[in-house]
Amino acid sequence: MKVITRFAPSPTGYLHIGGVRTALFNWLFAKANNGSFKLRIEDTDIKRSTNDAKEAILNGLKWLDLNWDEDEIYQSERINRHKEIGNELLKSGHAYKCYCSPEELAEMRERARKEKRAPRYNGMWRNKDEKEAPEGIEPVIRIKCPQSGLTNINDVVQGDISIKNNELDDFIILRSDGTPTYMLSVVVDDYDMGVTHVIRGDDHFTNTFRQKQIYSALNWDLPIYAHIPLIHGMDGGKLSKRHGALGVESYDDMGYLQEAMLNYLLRLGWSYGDKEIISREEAINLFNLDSIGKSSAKFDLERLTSLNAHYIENKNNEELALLIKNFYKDKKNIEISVDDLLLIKNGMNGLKSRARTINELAEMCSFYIEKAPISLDKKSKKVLNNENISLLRLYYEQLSRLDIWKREEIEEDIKIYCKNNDINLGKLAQPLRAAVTGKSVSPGLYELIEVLGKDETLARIKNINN
RNA sequence: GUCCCCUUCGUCUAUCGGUUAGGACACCAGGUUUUCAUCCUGGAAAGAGGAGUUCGAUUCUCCUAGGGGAUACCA
Repeated sequence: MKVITRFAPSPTGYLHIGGVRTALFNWLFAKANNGSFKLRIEDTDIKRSTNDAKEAILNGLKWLDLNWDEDEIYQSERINRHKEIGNELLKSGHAYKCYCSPEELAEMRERARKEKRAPRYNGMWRNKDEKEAPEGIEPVIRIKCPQSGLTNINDVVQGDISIKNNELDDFIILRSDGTPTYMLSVVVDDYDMGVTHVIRGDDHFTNTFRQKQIYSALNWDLPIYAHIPLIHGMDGGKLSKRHGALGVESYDDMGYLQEAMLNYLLRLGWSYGDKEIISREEAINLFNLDSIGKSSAKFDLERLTSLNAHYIENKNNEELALLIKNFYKDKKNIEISVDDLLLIKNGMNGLKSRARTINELAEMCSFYIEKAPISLDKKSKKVLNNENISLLRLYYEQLSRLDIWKREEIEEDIKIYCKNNDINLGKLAQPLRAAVTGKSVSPGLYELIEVLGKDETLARIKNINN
């Protein structure tokens, strides 16, 4: 049997990391089993669904390369099919018309609460004759649920769980305006799409007992369920704006790599022994439903950031340079020249071990883009006092005579100068760094001077002298 | 209220009855280094509480507490 999984978000808000992880698990499980991964947009709540949210979902998945097979399915386009099945259930006697008003229903719930029972619909129209129907009320269609016994779900993650059927009520499958409810739509869509494994957040777990009633009434086979625990904010509560509740695209915006995001999300709730760094390809080989934990996790930005630093350091210089180019173009409206990009690429080894995000990396290499005279930050200005400027002026003479512009020679040259003049290396290196980069922290000095080239380096030092 | 689920270092997690309870992030202390970072070494840090079952419980059972989810003519 071919494995078919799906991700079924509703476009009512941004795509947060909890949703992304659900998508990732579905995608991985499909890939791991040579199956297919489908996307279904559950846009039947017309009031709350927006096109922006839909775009955000699509873009988020694309950013992470969580590609879905075939075109995405829009649930709203399948309403007639849902209605058809709903009416079929009515005809076969598995469902019935209910003429209760919202007020009656509210009253019913209130009473149940007072009597410490589950607030459920009492099934009053289950056996009533339709002739008793009140005038002018369009009925809803409710499904008949078993009133005694147990309903059992064998969930791959949650285990074998049963609830008493008297906890269930005859829930609505078609509204009074004839439109289907979520409960009906998911079941019909999952069935029609041939979904074999439903992997979703465990906020859907209790719904599953209801959905099973529809499967039974239709005599359809149940898919395999895996309800994965939810992700919470660092405070243990709901994901808040501060951590994680942001749309996934904002992590792209903050300079996080998709590799890091995927690796981070994968390890939230799933593990493979002590393995922490897991690539997409490895994940496809290793992923399984059995190793998903049952307890919820908290979103930890520090951890994501550390993973990000790791993936930046291991990414090749060409690709990083391109990301930097895009960063300047998109965020600063600066077009980096081919020559400057080459400097950045050549200086990348010194840059990338220092950055935790692409944004940091981009900021860090700004001195490669500048031309003398360059701007100086506060700390470098402080370093460049009169005494240090005279020191640089003196050293300038020696450096300008250096012919072989390689880091080893540059290092040698600087060290010899310090030795001959009986000063500490740092005494010369710090002012030099300030003059050449305009910063007090930078990649290795010899490396960056080499990359910058003789002319530009000397020009920057000379400029400080002026 | 009712039903369901969860609970190992601050965080993510390993452990399939017997371990000095392991790893990673973060943190602290050293080392390498021209700065910063990387890197290396070391350190502190956990089984929610209480009963059982067992020769032996983090692991199995129950209770309590705490947390989460579900209880819509939302999805």
